[in-house]
Amino acid sequence: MELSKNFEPGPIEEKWYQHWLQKEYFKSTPDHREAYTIVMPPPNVTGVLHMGHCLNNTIQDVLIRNARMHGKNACWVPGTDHASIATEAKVVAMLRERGIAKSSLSREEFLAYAWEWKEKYGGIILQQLKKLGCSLDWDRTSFTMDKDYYDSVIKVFIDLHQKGMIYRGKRMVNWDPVSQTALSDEEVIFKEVDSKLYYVQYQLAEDPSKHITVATTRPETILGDVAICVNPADERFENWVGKEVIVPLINRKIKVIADEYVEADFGTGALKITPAHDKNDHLIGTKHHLPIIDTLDATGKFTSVDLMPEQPSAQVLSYNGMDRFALRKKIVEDIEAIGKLEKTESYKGQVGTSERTGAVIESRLSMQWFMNMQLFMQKKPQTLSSVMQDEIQFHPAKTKNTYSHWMENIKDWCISRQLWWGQRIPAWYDAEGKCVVAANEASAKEAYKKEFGSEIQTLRQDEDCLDTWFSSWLWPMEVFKGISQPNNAEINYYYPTTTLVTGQDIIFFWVARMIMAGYEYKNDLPFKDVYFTGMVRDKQGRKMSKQLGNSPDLLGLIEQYGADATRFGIMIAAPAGNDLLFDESALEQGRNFNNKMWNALKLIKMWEGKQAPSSSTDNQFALDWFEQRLQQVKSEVQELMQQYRLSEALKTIYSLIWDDFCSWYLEWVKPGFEQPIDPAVYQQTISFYTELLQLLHPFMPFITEEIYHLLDKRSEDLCVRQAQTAQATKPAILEKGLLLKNAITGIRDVRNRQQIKPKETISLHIQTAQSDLYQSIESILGKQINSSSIQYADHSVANTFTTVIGKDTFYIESLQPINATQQKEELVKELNHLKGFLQSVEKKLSNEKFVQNAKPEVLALEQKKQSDALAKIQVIEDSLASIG
RNA sequence: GGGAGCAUAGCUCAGUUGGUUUAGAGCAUCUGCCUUACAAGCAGAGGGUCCGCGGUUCGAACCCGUGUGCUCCCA
Repeated sequence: MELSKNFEPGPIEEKWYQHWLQKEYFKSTPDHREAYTIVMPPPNVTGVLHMGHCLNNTIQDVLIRNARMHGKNACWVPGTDHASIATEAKVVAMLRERGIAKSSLSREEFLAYAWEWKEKYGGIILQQLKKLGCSLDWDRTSFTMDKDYYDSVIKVFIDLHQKGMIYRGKRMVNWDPVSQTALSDEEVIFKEVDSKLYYVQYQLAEDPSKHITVATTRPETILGDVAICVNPADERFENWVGKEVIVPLINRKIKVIADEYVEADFGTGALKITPAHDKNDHLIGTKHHLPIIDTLDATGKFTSVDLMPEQPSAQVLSYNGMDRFALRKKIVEDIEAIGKLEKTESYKGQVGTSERTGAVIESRLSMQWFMNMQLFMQKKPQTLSSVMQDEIQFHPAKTKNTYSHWMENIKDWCISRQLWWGQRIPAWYDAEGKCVVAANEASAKEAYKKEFGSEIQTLRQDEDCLDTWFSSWLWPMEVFKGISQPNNAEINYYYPTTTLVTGQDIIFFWVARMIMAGYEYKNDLPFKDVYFTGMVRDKQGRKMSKQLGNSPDLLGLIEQYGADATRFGIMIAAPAGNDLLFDESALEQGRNFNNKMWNALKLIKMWEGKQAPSSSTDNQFALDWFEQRLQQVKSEVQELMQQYRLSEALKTIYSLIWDDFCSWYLEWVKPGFEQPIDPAVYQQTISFYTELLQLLHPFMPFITEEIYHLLDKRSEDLCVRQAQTAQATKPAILEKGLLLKNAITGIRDVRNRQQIKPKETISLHIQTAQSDLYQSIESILGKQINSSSIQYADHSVANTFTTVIGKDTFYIESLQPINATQQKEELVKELNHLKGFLQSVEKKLSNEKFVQNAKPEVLALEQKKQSDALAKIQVIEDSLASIG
């Protein structure tokens, strides 16, 4: 069989993925084994794969494949999220392009378009995950708007409403005037913007010659002013509190009030209070029983509806329908025209924007549905305590702080959204606005009768739908039908799931709420471990974004480097919870690693037809040593996997394959040119390589499966091959391996420094007290340093290069002329280093307090350091003396 | 304004309750090699005031305080 020069990933990936699917390796059904369950954080149904998904899903696949190879019943559930805001925004944009306005459509018509869109683009992302090699149980693919899922969300809403944890109320919400919906605090992004601070004068009602100046960034809300507030301790305004001032343009008389909320240092120390348009103003307004005057409509345009009782002037009425930003300009002009604008300053302020539409958020009073979080937390304190007491383990642990801080300051969750794409709120109203909550119209009518005592003919259902997170918080349960069919066999087997892998940015949106739902509906935690990934950033540490164009095309990368190399590149640089700085050179490293393994395969295949038994035991040490290294690394890797230190586990395997296996082991057992290999060594090498492939498989599934099958005839696939537990190691062999490596490296260093040509052989003389140790590794040593002979000496050898390794001295005989001065310099340098080291050790040992206080093993170690250093100094001094 | 986190080689990061040879790895760099598996490679090397200052301790990259810089979350 002819193997290509380099590894070619493309066709192999397709071949193996289809094979695994056909063998149903990814399929899971409950059985006697322990379940290892991961539910995939469902991506937006119309989303495309980006670097964040790549990181996230590669990690999950590594965990799932590792579990599958360790006797677990591995179940990884795929799915998508209907993502109400994002998807509806996309559909609205699509319709707009076709010249259709959402407002011209009925709810049913709009939803028909939305489903059409979902069928067309939904699930592309799941297909892309196959390219990455993700071993998902595709038969379990779920969608948060599947029939059962939808009904479960409604069921939960009704249930929580009955339990008194969901209520309806007028609240200050973050209003997005573009998508005309309320947003949760978490969906609002604060941005620093350059704005202006306008200094506006309010005349004193009783004496128009006096005025108070207010600094505001939002003059367009001035017509909604109901008070001026100052700090009670502010002496400047002592005489003003309780008096009336006049709001410019509208000439409304309002009171000056005092509240500690106002900071005397900011602006002029006087704050205008507009309860309809600012959260804090609303708080103060409520506290001081002030009226609320709303001057902006749902689209952010001026409306005089609330002003009508005051009979506004023609000027004020002319503002009607003006957009908030145009209005700001106009009002500033008009205030200036009446001489009430004192000055304007530029100001850097924070402004909230919508995560989805980018629009500047308005604080707005509106009727919304809320979940009472304080009440919930009183009922299910486990939501917090399970995390703090590590029943649910967060990785990295520092994320616990973030979690507890949020949970302890939890605010009510606004769960209604002014959207159509999503679960429609099961609330029904009569003409007067009286409300009942029920699953459908018929039961709503029944409920109405029960509650209000009269029959009703027509009820109108709430137009709004539920926050997306109000459906995804049920994800770990409802993918197993845990809500729609409680206590079915699957939910009881797979739940609690084992591990959740997700981004830190949705710890509150999603992780916290799944924990809540878990305790409420299953009385159990939803997962045992949470692995938080960081954000994927570019090389310069910038967030990846469409605007910056720094987000690489993932499928292009897979095409270019292969899925395995892509997985390698992202995993090698991804410590838990830290941001990942994506650098394409890591993928190159992954591709090079593929080639390295491919070439190791080629070497071993060359031996296939060239074998002859040998009586020589020259290779015995290489076999013994690599066996030990393998066992050692195997247990290290399992340890690291258990601690979720995946990138370190990969690094460890990488170095075992590249350095220990390829650079040391294969070179040690490689026969000379045209020489046959011993069949036992050949077989052992295949067995070693097989184990290495098995270790690496979770990280790089395609190439490992391919090489595994090329290496030998196999009756099973690597994908489901069960791992053997690591055996205890023999330290003596590992130590001897270290000695051998050090000797080889040390002598090669001398060859390099002395410019001894690679092809030129040398003669080696070893002066050592442990010559029997060297004899068993002599043939490997000789081969690796290209020596023609190795002898043992009990004294220095003239006309040689001298180097000291460990406690042994090596004399290297070659054709190169000897430079005694240079040799001396090098030895002296080494000697000085050792003497410095010895000094620091002796300083410790001569310290009485150290000797008294240090643990015995620490003391013994220091004493060993001392004697070792002394012995080595002696050896170097002898060598120096012999050079003369 | 409130809270959290981070700072170790040119870059990305390890460093497990303070003691493991006067700090480790990968990448990058430099030197020498087209050695019959691999130049996408091999062999070897150099490179650090562990952010500054102060403290605790026999002993600090690690603990405490403080300053500086960066990041994130919440107002």
